[in-house]
Amino acid sequence: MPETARRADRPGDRRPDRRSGNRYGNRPTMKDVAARAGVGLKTVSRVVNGEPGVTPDTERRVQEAIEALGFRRNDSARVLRKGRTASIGLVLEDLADPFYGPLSRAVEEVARAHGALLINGSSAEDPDREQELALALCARRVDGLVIIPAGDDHRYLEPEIRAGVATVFVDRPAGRIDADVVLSDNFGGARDGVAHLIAHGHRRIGFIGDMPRIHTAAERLRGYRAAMEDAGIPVEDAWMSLGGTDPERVRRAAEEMLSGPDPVTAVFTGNNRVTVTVIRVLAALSRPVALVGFDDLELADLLQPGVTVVAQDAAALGRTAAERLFRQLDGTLLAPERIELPTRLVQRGSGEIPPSG
Amino acid sequence: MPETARRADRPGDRRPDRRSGNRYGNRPTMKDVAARAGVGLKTVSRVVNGEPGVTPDTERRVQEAIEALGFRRNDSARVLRKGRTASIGLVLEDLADPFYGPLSRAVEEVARAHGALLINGSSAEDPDREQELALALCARRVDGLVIIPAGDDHRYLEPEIRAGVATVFVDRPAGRIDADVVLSDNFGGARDGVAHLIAHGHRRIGFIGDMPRIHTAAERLRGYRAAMEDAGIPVEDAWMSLGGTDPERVRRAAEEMLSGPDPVTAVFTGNNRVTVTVIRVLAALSRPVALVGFDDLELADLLQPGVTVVAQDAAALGRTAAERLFRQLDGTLLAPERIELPTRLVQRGSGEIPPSG
DNA sequence: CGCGCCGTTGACAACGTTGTCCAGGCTCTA
DNA sequence: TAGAGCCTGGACAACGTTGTCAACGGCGCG
Repeated sequence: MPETARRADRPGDRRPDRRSGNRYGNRPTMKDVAARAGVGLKTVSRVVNGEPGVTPDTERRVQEAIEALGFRRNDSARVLRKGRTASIGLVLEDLADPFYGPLSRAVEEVARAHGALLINGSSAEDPDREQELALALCARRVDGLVIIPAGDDHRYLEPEIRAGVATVFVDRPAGRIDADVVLSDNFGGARDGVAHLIAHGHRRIGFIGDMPRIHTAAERLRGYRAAMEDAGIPVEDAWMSLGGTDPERVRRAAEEMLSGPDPVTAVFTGNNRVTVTVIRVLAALSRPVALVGFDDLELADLLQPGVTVVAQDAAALGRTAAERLFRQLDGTLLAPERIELPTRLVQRGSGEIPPSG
Repeated sequence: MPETARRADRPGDRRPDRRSGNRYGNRPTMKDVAARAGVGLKTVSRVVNGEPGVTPDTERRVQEAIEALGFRRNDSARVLRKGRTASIGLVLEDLADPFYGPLSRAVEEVARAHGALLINGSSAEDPDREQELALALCARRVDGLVIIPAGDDHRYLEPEIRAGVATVFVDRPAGRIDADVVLSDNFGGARDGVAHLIAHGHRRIGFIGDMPRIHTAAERLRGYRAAMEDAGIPVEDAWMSLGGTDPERVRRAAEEMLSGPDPVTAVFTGNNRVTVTVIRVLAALSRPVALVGFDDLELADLLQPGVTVVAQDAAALGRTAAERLFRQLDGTLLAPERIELPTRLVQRGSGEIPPSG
């Protein structure tokens, strides 16, 4: 009974819940490897971690035992002992949103360069779920958090940050705490986009965006207003829709501002989802209406006309945030900062259509 | 220097590796909470885990102490004790690929329903990196793995599977081990797509796909060949390009098969990235060429003409795989199985163009 | 030849939690 | 009022790893 004894000789272990589900009992541990190799526990640890001070011969014996048993170090125990987990958490709004794909990928890339794994979850734009997720990640003792916030009060993170969890907010600022933030220049981008329409002769310009409680949406609205004011154009309430991205809602809003006696001649859309819906509405229209959208779209250049957009660099947002996070962990970083990345106006046709009215 | 103090006030800090980075030494533990509340350690544990057998009064005292200290349970220790981590790993090819967004989202959704977190990483289509990632996840003792394989030999997972790590492969089958697999009907989908072109009168049909070492690519190629053979059309080598998704390469391939004395009159593209590039090539062409692509695209219906595609349901793939994984963990599941999900032909115009030659 | 040093190795405690088990005080019943 | 049983609470070991420290043997040097 060489290794079957391994489990049999445990004392009174009446209802071993933890064993159920594991067909072959538990995994081998360093102790098992040590026994098999005829060495001490610590020697196995040294071999596994590539620490110096082990004879080539001993090392070989240990390696063989590891191989034979299929041993794999238990990182949970390691973390418990060492304090660092070499993993970071990413809380975002929706993994399936094409805007967040490149962003998470960039975060992952940086994490990988620092030897860390990425744990992520979607908040679905729900503040409670954001908090639940962020705290669950803290309970796992991630070394740091990258958060695309859904809520606007992050005081719940204060104990965590004090305890040393590096924290960076992306895309939207933190609420009621002082923390690193990486943003796009939402205000400036929107202002430039709207100014572009004005420069092409438009005065009656609609704005369809997300709910202003979302920071990016509010900033873009502010940019719209600023551009209009700079041009001395009074904005009419009927030109603005701020009710979220639900396609049906957006469709109605667009149709309304495009009908009536005095329709808008151009539309500025506040994010990619709104843009997609509005493109559909405009495609069904007989007269040409100018369009500039915030966020780029994959096939925007192939549509007729191509869609002019204010593009933000999602990958750069993620990369910048993650790099900042690791600088916090290095101790290289001092005060929290707010970093704003520029946007880029990409002219493709739809934004250069003159007023038709 | 208000915030520089943030790091400065660390006490005698000789070489306590694990403490560095944490401003207040370590976090409070249950022991600290117990001391502050004037109760035993286990009582705190009971409160934290909502176990019965604690007086409301005691519970309140403990809760206050938890609040005051900002205590958060250390899940690493918990995992060490309990054996299950309530987290699953997802190894995919590229988080930024729009195909994998909905897939990971679906996996996450199912994980969440089972109270588990998702850890994920991209293999970048590199078998070594896939293995490295999968094993790192196993070292963290994830309860299960969902893998979109890059390599074709997964024997390295055998010890892990024996040790009880639930494993499901998605999108592509496992290599050299017997495991659960969830796939799209790549062969049938491609065959139907090509048959659709044939039904519209085409005989000279090009195929541009990814490298055949990738299972999905090989299957789609097989579908193309089958449809052609069913129709009694001999396939010419010049009609096929199997060299990967690099845009420049795809562009050249498309241009070649569309020029010459006997050009193809229709193209079947093997995945979304190829499709996008080919759309660009066709848009620059004067004569109409039919196109059917594998994988749907976000704005496919708005292009002129709309792009006919063989759509697969990425979310369903992810959901099915994750559900199967949790059934493995329940112990409900017995033998590994291969599940194939149907694809759907979406007619939008480009696939219904008749031959122009 | 003896001393000290170095390189190798292992024993042991600790990380923070949970499962087991027992103690003490209470209520309930005969 | 005594005994049985229940409820609450705490002491202790264990999970698998790593840091500390000490022991051991061999070697060089005085």
